[in-house]
Formats: sequence, structure tokens, C-alpha cells
Amino acid sequence: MQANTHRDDSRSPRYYRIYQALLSSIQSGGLKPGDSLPSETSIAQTHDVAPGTARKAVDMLVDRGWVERQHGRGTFVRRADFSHSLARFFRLTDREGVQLHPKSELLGIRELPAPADIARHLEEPEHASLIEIERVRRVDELPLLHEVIYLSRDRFLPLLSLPAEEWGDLLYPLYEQLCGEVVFRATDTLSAGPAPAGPAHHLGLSPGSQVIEITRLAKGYDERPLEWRLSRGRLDWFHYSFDIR
Amino acid sequence: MQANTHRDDSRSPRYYRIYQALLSSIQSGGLKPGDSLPSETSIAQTHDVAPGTARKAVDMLVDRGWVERQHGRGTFVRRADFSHSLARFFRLTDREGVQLHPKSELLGIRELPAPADIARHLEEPEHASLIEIERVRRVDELPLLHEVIYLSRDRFLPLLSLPAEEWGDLLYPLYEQLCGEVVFRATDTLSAGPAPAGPAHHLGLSPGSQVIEITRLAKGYDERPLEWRLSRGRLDWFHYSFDIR
DNA sequence: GAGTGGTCTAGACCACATG
DNA sequence: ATGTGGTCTAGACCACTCA
Repeated sequence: MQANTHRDDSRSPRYYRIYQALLSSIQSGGLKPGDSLPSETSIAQTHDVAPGTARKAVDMLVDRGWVERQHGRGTFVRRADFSHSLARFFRLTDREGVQLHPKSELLGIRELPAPADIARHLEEPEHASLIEIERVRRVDELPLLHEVIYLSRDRFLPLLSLPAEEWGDLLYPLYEQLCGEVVFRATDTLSAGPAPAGPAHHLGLSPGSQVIEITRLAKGYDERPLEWRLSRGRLDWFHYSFDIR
Repeated sequence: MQANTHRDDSRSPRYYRIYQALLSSIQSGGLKPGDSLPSETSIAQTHDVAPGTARKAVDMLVDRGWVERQHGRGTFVRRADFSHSLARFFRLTDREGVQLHPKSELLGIRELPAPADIARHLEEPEHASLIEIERVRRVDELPLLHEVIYLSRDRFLPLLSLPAEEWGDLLYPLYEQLCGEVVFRATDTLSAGPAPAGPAHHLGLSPGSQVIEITRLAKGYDERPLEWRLSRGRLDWFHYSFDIR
């Protein structure tokens, strides 16, 4: 037989269409974090292509960080990992370069009607009912960040009845376990501005001091906004480096 | 014949060794930016592997940003591209999100013996002779960044005799054309601190105002430090966003 | 038309993980 | 032993660029 049965109407490459098909079943939630993808040979069979072509589609998912290969075991949908996001902007390592983990202190949680700008970010109707969480993150008792977090009340209702003692250092596992909402990606935006009295106080600054502001919009698999937060940090703790090319 | 003549002593994969060979000839300067790589078929022949294996090695170079494929023409060593580095930290887009290009104004250039910390960064002997360049970068006449740049006097001598009118907006092309020094990568580090009188004045601030500080260490192909610079910018212009996972 | 990269096939054998 | 991913072969044809 001849080598080429790829009788394609001028569409995109076959590996690319397979990549898209797999990706959309991850994004739609059909394949959840930790789930295993079909094996490469079975992907090849279902899409009627050679194994190498199926493999190339999986390669793309790996390159883009959607899945992770484990030799001999399979290929698995990755969980989002934020351990190197925010933290990287601050001096969170000790003198030997070891990563330090900040502790979270819950300052308060309440319901409120959505302010206009936050409603817009969360794609909620104006005055929709939101949950506001305020907390401080510390390393060695030194206040590193002051955070205000907004969530849809309807989707995160269980948080309102969680006793203060049971709030851990990380919120996203709580979202997942209590509310079934999984954060998949986020956009952080950095800028600077004056700190209002409350946050300034918690950071040990006088009101109006310049602070770094980090806003985050976190989204689920389906690209639906889940969380909006504003974190403020002391300028003298701020530090970040990265490589170019 | 049998499919497998890859009688490998348990070393790394063949595509990986080819990748390393190509990379080292880029890093050593044997292949310079703009040069074309050997074609994939000729790479396969010289290394005595199947075309697919050679291609995979080139894939790795492409993925890591060392080279660029041009369909039908060849594969070429990339030039470093800094257009999305520093600039991205500042509000350099207009309301429609179009990228704006800052103009550079040369404030001064002089020789001086290397201060200890800068000598260390540049891996030059203490008190080695350096060139110091001071400039301001503006968008629409608004001062965006104040920069102080340090270079080895010996390697960048031609800059000292360049008339002020001939300094363009970009330094790296000058380095390459006049001095034969090519910047290949850099590390930027962000932090904040008070501005000395000179920089503060140029940014329209009072001395001691908090500013964003961006230090950059730029290196050549051989990883030898070429340039160290300190850029200062107004906090109220500072803005950066990025995606996580 | 010759040469380049881009896609794809249909196999092979190896290394690793698990029951 | 079976199934998974990892490497590799030896071709094919297509799409693009350039002389």
C-alpha cells in the first residue's frame, strides 16, 4: 500500500486536530486533573492515524503544560501549580536559597453586593452577592502580603460556614474540596500604588505608603472567572528576576 | 535489514547528542545569528541517523528559541529579541494596546575605574577601566526610564568616539556593528528603592522618591558578561501582567 | 526544477511500571 | 506478561522558496 492515506481536505494537520480534540476534552472537564489520557496507541486507533502522529499531538499538550508523561504508566492531566507565581516576586528564600512557605492568617470573611469593577472582572451581574475574604500572609511572623479576595457567593457558599480554625494556608485546595471549583489558570498583574489605612497597618506601614499591588484573576477549565484578588506587599520586600532569551 | 542500527552504549539519545552538537556550535560562535543551519537531510547524513531523528534535534533548538525555521528556505540562528522584556513592565501601549517605542536621549558617556560591585558583575578585575553611559528613555516626551550602563572599556572602545548624533534608540545593534559584541541573553532583576538626585530629576520626581529598579546583566554567546545596567522608572508607570499555567 | 522544511506512515526495539 | 511511553528507521508526498 502507499504511504499516504492522509487524504486531507486542505484543513489543519491531523496531529493538530487531534491536539485540539484532546485539549477541548480537558477544558470541558471531561478529562480532569489527575485523569489519564488514552494511551498513544489507542489515540492513534480512534483517530485512524499512525502512532507517530498521535504522539505528536500529545507532544503539543506536554509542551504547553496541559499534561505530563510518566514513563511506563501513562499520560496524565496536570494540576495547576501556583507555587512559583506570586511567591517569586518576594524575598521568599532564606540565605541558602531554600523556599520559605508563608503562613496565612484569616482576618475576616463577609458577604457584600459586588462593586461594579469587581463584578465586571468576575463576569457577574452588578450587585450580585459576593464573598469577601481578607487575610495576611506572613513569613517568620513578618507580614509579607495583605490580600482581599472576591468570590461568587453562590458558587462558594460552603466557605461561609467554615470555622476560622479550619482555614489552611492555601485556598485553592479548599475551593476544590468544599466547593468543587478548580482553578486552572490565572493572570497576575503587577503595579504600584498607595496603601489604604487597613492594608498599610497590617504591613506595618503608614497609610498612603507606596506598595506593590498584585491583582489576580483566576479561571477554571472552562475559562470562567472564579476569583479576583488584590494583594499588597511592601516595596522593600519586593524582588523578582527572570531571564530573557 | 533490521530497523534498529542504533547500537547505543547506554548514552543519551542520538537526537539529544545531535542537539548538543548543534547548540555548542551556536554557542561557540561557529554559527552566528542569521546563519543557516545545515539542512535536516544533511544533518541526518553527517550524523548517520534517519531524517526524523535529525529533525527532532532541530525541534529542540526551535523549542528552546535558538533557531527559527523558514519553510522552503532553511533554519536560521536567531538574534536575541528584547522587544518584550523591560518594556513590558511599563505602560508602553496606547489605549488600543498598540506597542509604543521609546526614544533614547544620551545624557553622557565617560570612562571610569570599575566600582567593586560592578566589576564583580562584569567579571572584570577591580578598578578595570569601564565605560559609563547615562541616558533617558521617553515615550511622547514623558520620561519613562533613567538608565546607567557599564561596559568594558577595552571591548567597547569605538563607542567613545561615536558622535552624540549617531546614537540611536537601541544599543545592542551598535554593540554588534561597532564592537563586534553580540548580546545573546540577559537576566533582569526587579526591585524598588529610593532614587538618587540625578535620576529622580530626570524622571520628574523629588530625590529619594521610591522608584522601580531594574538591573540587567547581559551576556554573549559564550556566557561572558558584556553589559551591566541599572534602569529606574516611576512607580506610577509601572505595570506588568503575566499568566500562570 | 532543485532544495528546503512540514506532515505522515507503518513498522521496530527499548525502558519502565504494574499486576 | 502486558501495557505504557521513549527512541529510531526508511521511506513517502506535500508546500514553499528561489534561481
